[in-house]
Amino acid sequence: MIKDDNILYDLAELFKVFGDSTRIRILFSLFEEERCVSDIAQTLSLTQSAVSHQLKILKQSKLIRSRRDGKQIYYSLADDHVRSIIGQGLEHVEE
Amino acid sequence: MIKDDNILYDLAELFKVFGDSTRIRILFSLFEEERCVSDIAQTLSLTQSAVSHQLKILKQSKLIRSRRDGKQIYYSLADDHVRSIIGQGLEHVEE
DNA sequence: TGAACATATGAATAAATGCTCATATGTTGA
DNA sequence: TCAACATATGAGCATTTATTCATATGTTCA
Repeated sequence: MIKDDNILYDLAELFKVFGDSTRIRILFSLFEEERCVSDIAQTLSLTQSAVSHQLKILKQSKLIRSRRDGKQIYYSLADDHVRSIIGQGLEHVEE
Repeated sequence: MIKDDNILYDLAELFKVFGDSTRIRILFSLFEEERCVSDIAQTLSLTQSAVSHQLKILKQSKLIRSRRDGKQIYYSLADDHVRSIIGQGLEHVEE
C-alpha cells in the first residue's frame, strides 16, 4: 500500500484532532445523542468558550455537524467514521 | 457506552501519537516490512536523531516493537491494531 | 425595540512538543 | 582492545496549541 505524503499529512492532521482529551470527551458526549454547547460545557465541567473553540475545530475537521434550534445550537457526530475510529482506538487502549 | 475519563485520556494520548506526520510516515514505512533506523531515516529524509526520538515514542505507546540484529535495530509494527486504526483514518481522509 | 440568553471569536498567555546538536551507549571485526 | 559504525539520549530552541478573558454576534420574547 503506497500513500502520497499529502494524504499521510492529512491523516496526521485528522488524528491530531482526536489527540486531545477535551475533544475526545466532547466527541464521546455526542455518541448517544446531539447536545447543545451549554449542555456539553456543563456535563464536562468546561467553560462555554473552551467548548466553542474545540467545537469549531471538530466541525472544521468534519467530525461533527450542527443545527440551530432557537437560541441553541445542537451538535452531533458527523458520521459513523468517527465512531469507528474511536472504537478502534479503544480496542487498543483497553487491552 | 459509558467510558471512564481515564480511558478517554489514554485514548487521546494514543491518537496524539498518530497525530504527527513524521510518526505517521514512520509507521507507514513499516506497513510492509521491518526496517532499521538508518533505513527509515534515509527513506523519509529525516535525521537519525529525529527518527530515534520518534521511534522511542512509538515504542512506549506499544505501536512498534524492535529486535536487534548485530549493529542495527529493526523496528516493526506491534500488531494489526495499528493497521486498523490507520485504515479507519484513511477511509475518512480519502473521501 | 431592547433586555436576556446562547454561542462565537480574537488576543494573550502558558504549556507541550518536535527538531537539532552534541555526545553517550552498544556492537562488530581486525 | 580499539576504531568504525548504528542507535539512543539529553539539553536547548522554536513552534504549536489549549485555555482564559473580554467582547461580538445571533436569537427570542415581552
